[in-house]
Amino acid sequence: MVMTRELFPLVGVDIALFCVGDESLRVMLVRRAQAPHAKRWALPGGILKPHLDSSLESAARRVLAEKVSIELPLVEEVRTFSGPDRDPRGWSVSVLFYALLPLDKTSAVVKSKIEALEWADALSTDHKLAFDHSEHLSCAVQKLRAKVAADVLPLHLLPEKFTLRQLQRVTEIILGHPLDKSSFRRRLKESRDLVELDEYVRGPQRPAQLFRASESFSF
Amino acid sequence: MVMTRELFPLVGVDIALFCVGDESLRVMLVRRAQAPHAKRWALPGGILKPHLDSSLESAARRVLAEKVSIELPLVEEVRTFSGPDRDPRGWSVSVLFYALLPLDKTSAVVKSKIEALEWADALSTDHKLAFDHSEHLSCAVQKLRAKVAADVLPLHLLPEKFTLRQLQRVTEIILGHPLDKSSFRRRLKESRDLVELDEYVRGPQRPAQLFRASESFSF
DNA sequence: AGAATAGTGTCTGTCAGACAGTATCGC
DNA sequence: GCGATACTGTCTGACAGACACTATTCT
Repeated sequence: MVMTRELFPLVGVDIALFCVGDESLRVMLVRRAQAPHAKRWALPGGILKPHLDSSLESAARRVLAEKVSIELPLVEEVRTFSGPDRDPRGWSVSVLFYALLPLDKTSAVVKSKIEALEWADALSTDHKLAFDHSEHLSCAVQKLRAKVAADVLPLHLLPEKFTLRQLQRVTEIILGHPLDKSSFRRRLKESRDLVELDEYVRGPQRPAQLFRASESFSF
Repeated sequence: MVMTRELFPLVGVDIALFCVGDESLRVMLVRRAQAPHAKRWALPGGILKPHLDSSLESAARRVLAEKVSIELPLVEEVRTFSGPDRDPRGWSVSVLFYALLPLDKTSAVVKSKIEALEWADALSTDHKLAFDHSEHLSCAVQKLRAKVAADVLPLHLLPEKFTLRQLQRVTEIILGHPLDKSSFRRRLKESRDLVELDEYVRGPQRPAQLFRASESFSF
């Protein structure tokens, strides 16, 4: 069925799925199989299906379920993009979400045979993505950074148990600049978002104490 | 034309238009003339018209133009609300915006004969608005407060020239708590969002210096 | 002992709230 | 002068960065 967009806009969702790997912030890109913009890299996304979705966020989760086999802890709206020209099919609305994939769940990524997939450096600025997805990406990064800087911690990007050093590294990678160890620990100990565990990781040096997010924590 | 919402959701915008008056933060409410929810109070809103609107924000500005005869300096997205049940007409998406009406422009409000209009106290919690607009309103207030607290100033709610005392009152009204005069002035003088003028308002006491927003200011 | 990383203590500058004090108007 | 409001100066406590220091493991 073909329908002009004169009465109803196309409504879809796009997702910036972040993870941290290889000492950098990474975002999932997919190579589009179909027109429009076939063969170009884009953020994963899809059209809203009213008979399947109970909200835009659940549409985003449905789209993500095709890429990642676990339920993601955090899927949050960034903003909308809209207009008659951003999609060649006509007047369209895209609601952008971001989501976080914990470090130890990267094996949950579904390898598709029909679609190429890549974890691109989210902070490098020279992607030329399909549609207006380059702008989508920079908005999502900005929102993520604002959240992290506003003293909320990117715990969803870590495994359930982690050391303060790991948390600090992830925070530094997202913000793009180094943090002082002492002040970082001070803030964290006071924040009550963390619970100390009586467990330690052993390594070739002094063991590090493990922590987990407190029950009340919500990013 | 009647169409089920099985393929295309209804897409609309709603706006929380704020102003400050009578020592409180006020929001514009309209009494709905038509079903659904006829005769109930709601935020002003309307359906997206792809042939008229070049984006969701311009749809919001079009809706506002029916209520206020001036172009508003700030119209900004808050978030979306969506789902099959929030509007009895079927699956729908509402994109919420907020906008600010300067104090000295309240005369620009268009008095409609077919529609009742009210400036309600935005912080009182006992509105029972149509649809999910009560939740819309609290989200919009929260976003406005976050902006104002994050040291950005609600200059758009003031006339072009104003005294620091006026700015402080408006900020206090929005945040809901008093601020220290000295620290407030200190912040402001350093912020470079303000320009001092060589003008003073005379009254029954010491004259107060006038300020205006600097060119580079953007809320 | 030495290397390596975990974790602590302390100094210091910045900044915001509190609040008292000074300035300038009308009457 | 007095009341009222505009505006300033100073004290103080909270906090964050800098950085040196101690602690605990493995080899």
